[in-house]
Amino acid sequence: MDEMDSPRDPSSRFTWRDLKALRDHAQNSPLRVIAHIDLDAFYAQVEMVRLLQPPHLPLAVQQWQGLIAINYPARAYGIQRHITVKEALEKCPELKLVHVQTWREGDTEPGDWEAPEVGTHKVSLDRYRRESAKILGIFRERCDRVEKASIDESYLDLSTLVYEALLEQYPQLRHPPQDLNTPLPPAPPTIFDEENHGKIIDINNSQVEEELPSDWSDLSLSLAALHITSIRNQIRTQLGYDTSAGIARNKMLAKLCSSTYKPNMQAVLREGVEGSFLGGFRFTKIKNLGGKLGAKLVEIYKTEQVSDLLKVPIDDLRAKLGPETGAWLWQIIRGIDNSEVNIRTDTKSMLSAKNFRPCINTTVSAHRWLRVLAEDLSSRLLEDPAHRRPKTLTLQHKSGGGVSKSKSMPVSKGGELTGEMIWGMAVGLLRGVEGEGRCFPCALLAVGLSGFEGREEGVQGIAGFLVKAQNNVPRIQDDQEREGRKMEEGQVEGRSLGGFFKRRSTADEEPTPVQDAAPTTDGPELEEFGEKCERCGQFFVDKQEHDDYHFAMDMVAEERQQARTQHEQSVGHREKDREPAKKKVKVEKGQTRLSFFK
DNA sequence: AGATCTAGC
DNA sequence: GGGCTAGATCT
Repeated sequence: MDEMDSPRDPSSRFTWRDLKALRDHAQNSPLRVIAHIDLDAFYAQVEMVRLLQPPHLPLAVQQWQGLIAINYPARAYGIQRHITVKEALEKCPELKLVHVQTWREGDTEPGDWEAPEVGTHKVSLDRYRRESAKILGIFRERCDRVEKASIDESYLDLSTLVYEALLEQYPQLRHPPQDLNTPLPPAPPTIFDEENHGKIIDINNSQVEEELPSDWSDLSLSLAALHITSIRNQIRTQLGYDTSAGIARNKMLAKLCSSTYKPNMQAVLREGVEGSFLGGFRFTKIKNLGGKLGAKLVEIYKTEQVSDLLKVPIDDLRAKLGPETGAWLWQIIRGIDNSEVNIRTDTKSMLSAKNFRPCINTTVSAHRWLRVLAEDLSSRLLEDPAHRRPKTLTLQHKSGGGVSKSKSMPVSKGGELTGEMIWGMAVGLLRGVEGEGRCFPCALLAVGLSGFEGREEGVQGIAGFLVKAQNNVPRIQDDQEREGRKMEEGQVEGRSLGGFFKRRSTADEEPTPVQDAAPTTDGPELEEFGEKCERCGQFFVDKQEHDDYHFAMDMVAEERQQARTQHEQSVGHREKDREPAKKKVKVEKGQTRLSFFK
């Protein structure tokens, strides 16, 4: 067994406090349950369903002469991402090829052109965005904490749902003791079976179909797995799409799990085997380590294996990568990832882009293409379910030599943002580019809209803003990284980095800023007729609601303090920045929460 | 806030 | 590689 993984003591691993943390989907809850769901070869599946292609037939989605999605039957012929259409047909003559939709100048909607020309058409991914939105709709229906990670991937935080299911099935959990540090009662046995739960990743990565020495972590994972099975079945029957999913204690592990048994399968990572599971991976498979940061690590430590990095002391990592990145890495390779599921299913920006091969050379031609991009954006804007309006419009330009420039401007308030208006702004920004240097030959033009707000904005409210400080971790440091950041020296691992692997949380643990924000007066609990708050002396009935009240008050206080500091520093800062505090708190309070003590 | 960069699908 | 999306960082 890997040294990271400690044996279980089934009798007392989790406390009532851990159960409460589960209810609150607290980031450091040892029972937290996160799922990552991924659509298998998404674009290919969309075309298979649309064209009623039998699932066993090889199909690929084509964009110009390249392939952007290949279904699993086609992969069996050795067809991969990077190869050309010609090469693919050599490997599999019966391969069904579907070109993505394209726009032509003057079109009011993208069309299905079998052989569009790169010189006159522009790709449209609308069809996949629309299907993606339907899938997100189902996720939202079945879970209130969904993060859209990309067009074909989402994270679901199932913690609160699992908590509710646990209470439903095990009524003894409804009666917490005075002291929340008391261990939970022994957990009934969990039986995993592949049919209902998917593959179980256990010690040695073996699949288990027998009774396990189980505890509440198994039970919570098992309930989550059942729910994910059901959600995936709904996607299958209502929309026709296969998915893969991973269920684990955090986002990083869930994502690694979801890809281990693709396609059309889900995997559950049992608690306590994270170390041996992760040790077998190349760290370049871990999110944020697939790019330059990962390459830098390979260069420094001459290895790609997670298991090798586990031997490196934290101080060494921090010295070589910077204090924050080093500490983050130390945790992440040990399976510790407290990053939260950001509740977001709407996009925050949209971009319409066109690469020119060969380059375009005239202003007239650039203007005509900008018109196409503008119409694309305005039609996508119309489909926005919340009819949101962007704050900023950006023009991106790349010269034939490969030099990129971007210009942006605020979008004025008002009525509908038409294609013509977008076009007008883009043309104006292009003039700006022309003013600063030659703009032709031009290799790329793109128009982007960003700064969308509404719906989800504020649902997360203050909580999200608080979390930020501790979550922006990985970053590649420049050689000339300044000295000025010594504040966080020695601070990060000061609080228990090992908390995740502790068998239970202890009272003396330094709380993270997040937990800090929600005051937990865990004193004497319960009883039907209210009780006195130690903090303010008021009587309350609903403890959560009262906690929220304090939370809100604390936030307002903090907000005021911040505003004061800001005011001292810079003179002309806007008064209204303080205003949203109240609003956000209101929304936060308005969220439905299950009472723990009822 | 605008510009640029990193990372991912 | 092309067409995206999100987020961080520097100014």
